[in-house]
Amino acid sequence: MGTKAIKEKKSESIRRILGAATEIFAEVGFAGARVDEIARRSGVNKATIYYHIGDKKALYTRVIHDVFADMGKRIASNIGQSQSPEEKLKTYIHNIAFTLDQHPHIPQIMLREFALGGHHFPDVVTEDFVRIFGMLTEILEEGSRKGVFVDVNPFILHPMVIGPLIFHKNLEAIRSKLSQAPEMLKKLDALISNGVAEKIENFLLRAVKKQKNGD
Amino acid sequence: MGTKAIKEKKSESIRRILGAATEIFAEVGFAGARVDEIARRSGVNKATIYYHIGDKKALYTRVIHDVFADMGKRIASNIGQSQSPEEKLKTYIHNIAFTLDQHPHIPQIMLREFALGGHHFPDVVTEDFVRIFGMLTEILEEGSRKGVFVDVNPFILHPMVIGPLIFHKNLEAIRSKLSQAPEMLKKLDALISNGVAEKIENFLLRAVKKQKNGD
Amino acid sequence: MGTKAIKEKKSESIRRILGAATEIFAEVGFAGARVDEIARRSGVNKATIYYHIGDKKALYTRVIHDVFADMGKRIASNIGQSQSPEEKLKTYIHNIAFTLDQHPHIPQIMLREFALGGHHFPDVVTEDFVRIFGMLTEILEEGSRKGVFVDVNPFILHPMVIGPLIFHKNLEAIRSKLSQAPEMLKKLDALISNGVAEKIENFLLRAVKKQKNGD
Amino acid sequence: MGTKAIKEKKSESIRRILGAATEIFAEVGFAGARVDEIARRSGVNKATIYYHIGDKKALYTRVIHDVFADMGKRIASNIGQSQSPEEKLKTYIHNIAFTLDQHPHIPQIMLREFALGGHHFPDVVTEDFVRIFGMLTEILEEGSRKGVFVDVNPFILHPMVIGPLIFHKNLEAIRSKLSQAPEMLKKLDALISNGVAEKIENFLLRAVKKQKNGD
DNA sequence: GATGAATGAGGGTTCATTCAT
DNA sequence: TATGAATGAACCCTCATTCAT
Repeated sequence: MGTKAIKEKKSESIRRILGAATEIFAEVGFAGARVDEIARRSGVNKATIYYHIGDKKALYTRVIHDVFADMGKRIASNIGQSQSPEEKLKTYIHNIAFTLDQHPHIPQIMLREFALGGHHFPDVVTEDFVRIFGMLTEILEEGSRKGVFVDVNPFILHPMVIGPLIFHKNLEAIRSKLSQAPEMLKKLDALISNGVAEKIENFLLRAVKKQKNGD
Repeated sequence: MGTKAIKEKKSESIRRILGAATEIFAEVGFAGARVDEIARRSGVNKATIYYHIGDKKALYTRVIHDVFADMGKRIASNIGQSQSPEEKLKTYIHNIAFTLDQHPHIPQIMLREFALGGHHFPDVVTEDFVRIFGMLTEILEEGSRKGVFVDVNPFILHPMVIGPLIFHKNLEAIRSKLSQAPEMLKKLDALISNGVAEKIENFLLRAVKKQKNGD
Repeated sequence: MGTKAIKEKKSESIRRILGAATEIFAEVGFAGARVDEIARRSGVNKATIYYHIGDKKALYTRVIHDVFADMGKRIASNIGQSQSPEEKLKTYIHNIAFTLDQHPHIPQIMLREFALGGHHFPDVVTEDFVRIFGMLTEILEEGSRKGVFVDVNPFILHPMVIGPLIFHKNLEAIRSKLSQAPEMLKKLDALISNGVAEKIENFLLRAVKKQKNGD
Repeated sequence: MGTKAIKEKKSESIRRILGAATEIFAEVGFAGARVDEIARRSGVNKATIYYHIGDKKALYTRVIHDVFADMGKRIASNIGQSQSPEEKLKTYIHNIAFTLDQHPHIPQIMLREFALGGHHFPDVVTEDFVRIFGMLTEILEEGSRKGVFVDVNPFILHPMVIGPLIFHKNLEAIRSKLSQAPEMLKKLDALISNGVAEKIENFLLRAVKKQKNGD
């Protein structure tokens, strides 16, 4: 029991470290993040981070992998329950949207990582990414084979899914700079209030689905 | 003419500084960039950067604003020569693609900036952005009014334009990590070789255009 | 005791930093002081200074306040044991002389601070100064009330106390430049060998004390 | 004529440089002064300072020597017109007070130089100082020989003259920090409004003059 | 498991000075 | 006479990391 209590306590530290790290990496990126600040916001001593997790790079890996691995598993399991390619594509988009919603700081990290061309990405995270991305590839191929989708390159479609999702997460920050453009503000607010995922789904399916009259 | 030669020579340093800075900010981001490295790659003394331009932040602003202002002007002028909303949307996409092509390091910087929610963005750059974005908004509204476009929120469409463009620019870096997924490599290479802009245009127009039978 | 030993050891670094800093600020002033040099002379790493104390300004404040606060307390306590205003004035002068003697680098710092009009002086040090100065004011007023002192403005008397004390501390440096003036050298050496504090006391008391025949 | 005009113009630059330099050295000392700032306040290009005067050290020397040489000449000439030692001492004090009044930034520079033990003092300025100081020495000796002064060491008396004068010049800066000590403020203002030089003279003469009844 | 102290290696910025014009 | 441009050398400060306890 004593052991358990200690373990609980340990996990508590780790949880707090990871929480603070996720926030900060999202806010300022890997290079901009300060281990001191992560320690401060965690409420733990800086050395404790090194004790439990390792150096800054390891901490970063841990933060991202935790989310990506989870997202990959969820998509895989949910897609299995869908039937048509159309359903599966919707599931794909929905699950990514859901994960980004659950982990509100991850979109920024992902975005930044793409911007860096995977500089900091450790192999384990690249594997996560390839796994997820591979599922989209399969969905599109199946749709194409079955004659319900036009041919679409997944490297074009994927950023069209995550682009608006991530963009949407960052709109709040941009909003404050739009005061002189009320017309745009209105559109922005219309988007924020309603579900973005559905909008993206509908929009992309219009482009992906083969239209009746040949096309 | 002598005066002009002098002037040219005078701004040579500035040009080299901005060139090196653009590259490096793209490669490693604002926080990751080292002023020392920018000086080294410019071939000028570090203090010369401060003499001509100012501190790191000012240098960053300058680099981005130079490109954005140019992109904004080009789009505005070219759109004026287009007739139908459909043409205008194509022009919009094409001009962004062209600018990103001319300044191969900017996509990463833009991407990162969205990731930061405009943290480093000075007002002058936000204004550039709002101007460009405003043009898309008008195109979509005009198309909607004329009954040729379905209603689309520009905050969804815009990232669908730049997302794949930027993603595409960064694929080279990801490519090296895809050795275990030959299927995906093939798709990727298919995309790299052909024009992406056209693919994006065609794809998005399928979704935007009102289909004959009502829709 | 173990704890105490640890504590002692802990503050060893701080003590060395403050010692070196006091010396160097005295030698070359705030602007002339180099944090690197303070670290070198302390035998600690430069970063240790920032860890324990803070930036250069904070270090300066700490150095001065430590001495001034101590001087203020000593004067207050010793004056309490004196009876006549004359005794108290002597005590005042003596205690300042003693403190400057104990902290041989402070006179220069004080002098420089007056020269800067308190530019670098943080409020906490100004308060120390006002406290000390206030004691002189009271002494003079009491003497005046009791009819043993003529009216003297403390803002004139105070610099007459510290002026020669500080000047005296700096004579060593001037000495080397007086080789062409042997007459002056003799006077100077006469002063250095004997107690200055007494000389100042006697001299100033001659001026302050009311002379028998009215005056 | 052309030459003259040019010369006038040159002198103008030099005058402005020296003026700005004097102010700035007084405000922040030698180490704290910035050549850039001196150029800015002079309204001349930085390189012009080097062209006309030389490096920072030379500029400092020039600023101080200009004043000290002048002060030395004035005292020497005026003392020659005084008769008694008492008169001469008054003249000495008055002339120093006058010079400090004419050059309101010099007191701070002098003060700082004493604090540095003459670190930056070039020989030419030390000679100025020795000359001035020598005159005081002679006055005191003459007074002693003639039986009108008690024996006083000039190294004690001199700082008692300049101490209050310089202190007085800096009171304005201290004043703002005395708001909680109204009693002291009153004394301070009493001093500022009236002539300090006379107060110092009267006070010091009380101490220096031999009193009738032996003493 | 946890931490206060310490530090080597830079990081951004400033500054006195020089030089071509 | 005057100056814009350029720079080497520091300078203050920060940061990721380690270690004794």
